[in-house]
Amino acid sequence: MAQERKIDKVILGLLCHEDLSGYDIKKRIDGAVSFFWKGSFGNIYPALKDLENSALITKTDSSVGGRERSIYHITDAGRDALKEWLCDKQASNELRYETLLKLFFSSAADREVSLRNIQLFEKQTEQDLEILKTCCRSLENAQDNEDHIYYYLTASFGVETYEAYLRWCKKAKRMLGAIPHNSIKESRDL
Amino acid sequence: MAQERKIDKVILGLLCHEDLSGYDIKKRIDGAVSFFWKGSFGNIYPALKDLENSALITKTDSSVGGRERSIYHITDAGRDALKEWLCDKQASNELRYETLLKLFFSSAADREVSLRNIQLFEKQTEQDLEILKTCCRSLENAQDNEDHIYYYLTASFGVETYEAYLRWCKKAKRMLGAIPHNSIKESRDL
DNA sequence: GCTATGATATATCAAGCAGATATATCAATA
DNA sequence: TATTGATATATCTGCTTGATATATCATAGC
Repeated sequence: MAQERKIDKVILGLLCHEDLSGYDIKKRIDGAVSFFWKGSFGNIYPALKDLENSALITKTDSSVGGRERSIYHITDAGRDALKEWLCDKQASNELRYETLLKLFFSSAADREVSLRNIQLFEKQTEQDLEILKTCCRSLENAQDNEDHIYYYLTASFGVETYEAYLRWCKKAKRMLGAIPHNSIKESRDL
Repeated sequence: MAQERKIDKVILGLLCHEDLSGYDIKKRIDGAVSFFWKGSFGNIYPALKDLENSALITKTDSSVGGRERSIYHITDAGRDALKEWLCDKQASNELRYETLLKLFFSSAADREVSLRNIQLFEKQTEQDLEILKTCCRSLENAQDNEDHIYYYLTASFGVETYEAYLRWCKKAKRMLGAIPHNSIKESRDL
């Protein structure tokens, strides 16, 4: 069956506020929503074509000189489709955490390997958390705007979970480091 | 380029402990690791063929009567491949949260819709958390086993993050419910 | 004994998606 | 002038999901 392409919704959601080109859309996705959703040219451009054919968006040529450029605009039908999706109770939430996958199977390697993997994850999380916190702070002061409340809550979700990741990292390092074990090697190639 | 199929690692990791059929592997994935990784027959069976061709696993026919059944067994080369992956510093961690996507674009609908979506997410999270907590408790008492430490830490990651989700849900409900707004409708069809 | 249901088991297909790559324009900078 | 990097669209490969198809077998109810 029609597998409900999610990128359609992302595009409609973004176009709801401003007209954008495919390239702009990619930039927006890489920015604001990248920590919980990804997008690629490989699905954005085909989706734009389909959405135009379905009359959920319209295309305007905005080429300058030899530089091609198409700007897309959402239609009333597009807004309706977005709203319908928002009201649909179904929502698929998926984690794909290779760090956890590795940890789960870590008995096949040395404990130092697991510790190093957790430390790498911790470091990355710390960096991402800083970005999200900055994002949150700048949105806290502008909550009279209806949109900003939702942006703030989204970023706040990230902060809350990333802080939980860091708490877990500490606990995991303590457990793997403290408990006596015989599988450890004298490797110094960390 | 060869896009490093992750299902290969899941299969090798599972076969590291016991010989399994493709169907068994699906069951294991649906169980222990389902909260952070998915698997489907559509990629398990092709992966088993490829892994066998690469001599990372071997196949043994275990059919009973007319019922086909192939049991797979990991080879030394397979264990090496698993270990190599564990030692590889790269790890891609991805969230795909439709709940957050909807929230981000929620200004296109009524505030009651957002509140209901958060409540649905909260309910689902509460259920999943209970399962993970049970899982954690049963692993806490068996940490002399090297494997169990990793299983415990994995489940513990889930508990820590799901609890963070619930904290966020409360905060989000408070913000969306408390702040005065004019877009609310008198709809009673919740 | 017969039938329906559900678990076991393997396999295939369509569609969604990520990541890489290709091509071309243009602005800034060295 | 040449190079780099941003803008812009498009395509391709391969991984992944979800659905579907087919068949066997065990169990439970009638």
